[in-house]
Amino acid sequence: MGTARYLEIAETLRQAILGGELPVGGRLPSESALMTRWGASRGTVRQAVALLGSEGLVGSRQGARRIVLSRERRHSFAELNSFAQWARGLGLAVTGRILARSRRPATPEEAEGLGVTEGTEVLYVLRVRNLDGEPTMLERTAYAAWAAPAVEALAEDCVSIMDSLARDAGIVAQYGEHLIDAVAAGGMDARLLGVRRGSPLLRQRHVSRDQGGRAIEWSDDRYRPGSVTFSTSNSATAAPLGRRIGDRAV
Amino acid sequence: MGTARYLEIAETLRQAILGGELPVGGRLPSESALMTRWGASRGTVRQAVALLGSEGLVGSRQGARRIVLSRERRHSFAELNSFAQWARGLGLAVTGRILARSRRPATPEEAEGLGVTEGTEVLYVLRVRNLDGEPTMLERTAYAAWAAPAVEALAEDCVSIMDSLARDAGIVAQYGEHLIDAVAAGGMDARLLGVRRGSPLLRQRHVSRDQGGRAIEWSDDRYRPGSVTFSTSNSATAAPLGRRIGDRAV
DNA sequence: TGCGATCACTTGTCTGAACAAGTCGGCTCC
DNA sequence: GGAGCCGACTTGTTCAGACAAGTGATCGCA
Repeated sequence: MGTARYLEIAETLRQAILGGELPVGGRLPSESALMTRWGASRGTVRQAVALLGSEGLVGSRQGARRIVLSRERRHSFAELNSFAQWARGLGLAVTGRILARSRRPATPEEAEGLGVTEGTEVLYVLRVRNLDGEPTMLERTAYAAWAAPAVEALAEDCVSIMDSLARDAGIVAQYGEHLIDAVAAGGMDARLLGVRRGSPLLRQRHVSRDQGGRAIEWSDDRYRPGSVTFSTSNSATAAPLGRRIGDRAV
Repeated sequence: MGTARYLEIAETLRQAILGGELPVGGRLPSESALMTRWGASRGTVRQAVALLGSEGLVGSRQGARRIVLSRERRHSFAELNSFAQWARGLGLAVTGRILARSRRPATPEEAEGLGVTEGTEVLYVLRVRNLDGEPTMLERTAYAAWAAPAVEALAEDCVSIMDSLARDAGIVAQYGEHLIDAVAAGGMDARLLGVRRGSPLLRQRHVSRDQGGRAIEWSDDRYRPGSVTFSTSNSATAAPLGRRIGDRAV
């Protein structure tokens, strides 16, 4: 209906791959076969398979048929930026508890992430997130001043802040940048996540931006060891992930 | 030259963004402006800006001009799969030392990563990699049997195995899948990287595949804390990164 | 002055066509 | 039986045109 043609084609192929009808290592139907089957032009078909390529599901080389690379589910953007949406997509129960919520001046790191001058007032929120009842992630978020009132208006037991902001305040995250590394659990981390001090934690620092590119939030999320793994695929023409040295941008 | 038109256009725009001529938050030239300037059709121009979009440099919404999201360098595929190529691109000195190299049956994890049955013979290589002289990464790699002879033919002090394989044996990595998490340094990890036992290490497990989708190698790389950070960008239409729970595929 | 409607501009989607370049299987020839 | 060639098939790149849909600034009206 409202969905674009190429998205329909892509979704059908995606389901065929995920469902195993198109086995990993096997070949995708040729473009002309898909054109016939869908009554679409070649451009539209290519748009569909290009999407699957960017998701890491299929690969291609000139002259040879496309091959299925993986049947791993890649999550949508919203699910990467929102822990709750991701977990819900997997059928896991998410709960959370806000431990602190206050306005205070931005730390140097928060200021840099949000792109504001140091000391600008931000709304700081500290939350523990549970997966199926078990503490899994510790989230320290700084919301930009312009978004703060909308966040403060939300209920304390709000499961997904980003969800609620989109629904109630029309603040929609559209772009994100992420930094991933490992850190040792500090005293507070250890206590709140129920692990020993010094345990390795997977840390994801990220900034979310709205459609205009304005920073909404800067967040430092720490995952309990063994609980969550990040996954990605790449191909010679698409490298979604880079490395950094220390904290220097490269 | 030999390069495609849309790649030329994309490279010019990329340089303008990286060089700061197109500031972050600013607007990209419209498609019609680019068509005029390059004498190209709209399809070609759109192919160029779509590439920048997939790199996280620009974002777009229907009706409004594209905006510059970031001036961060994203590395090419080869640099993500090859530590040496990545470091060289940054002007860092890479050295390495092979600590062990032997044929032995695949462990269950290696077998799964390579897609072979457990116990199949693989070539196991343990290496320490130094960045500017400092031990930074510990690499445990299992090469598939069909690629093993080519690896064994390489010199012991070979800086980049993947580079040499491509040049000498025609084995070129084309696709990759990566899992990223945090682990505590074991006794061997600690000794070889010069950190305390239990220090948090950033772990990247990955499999590299050739153009036909055959697995070349399965590797478990561990980075010293504070040395390297992974970075990625996403937008509403492109999510290059997913999460996993534990080791279950989701 | 404030507010809504209009309109030019911009991006999203789709079509149909053409040529280039690479792959793969089958065929012939030795 | 094996090596090499060839041709059908497939993907990569580019072009020109069309309509839909959303944005943003201007203009006019109250």
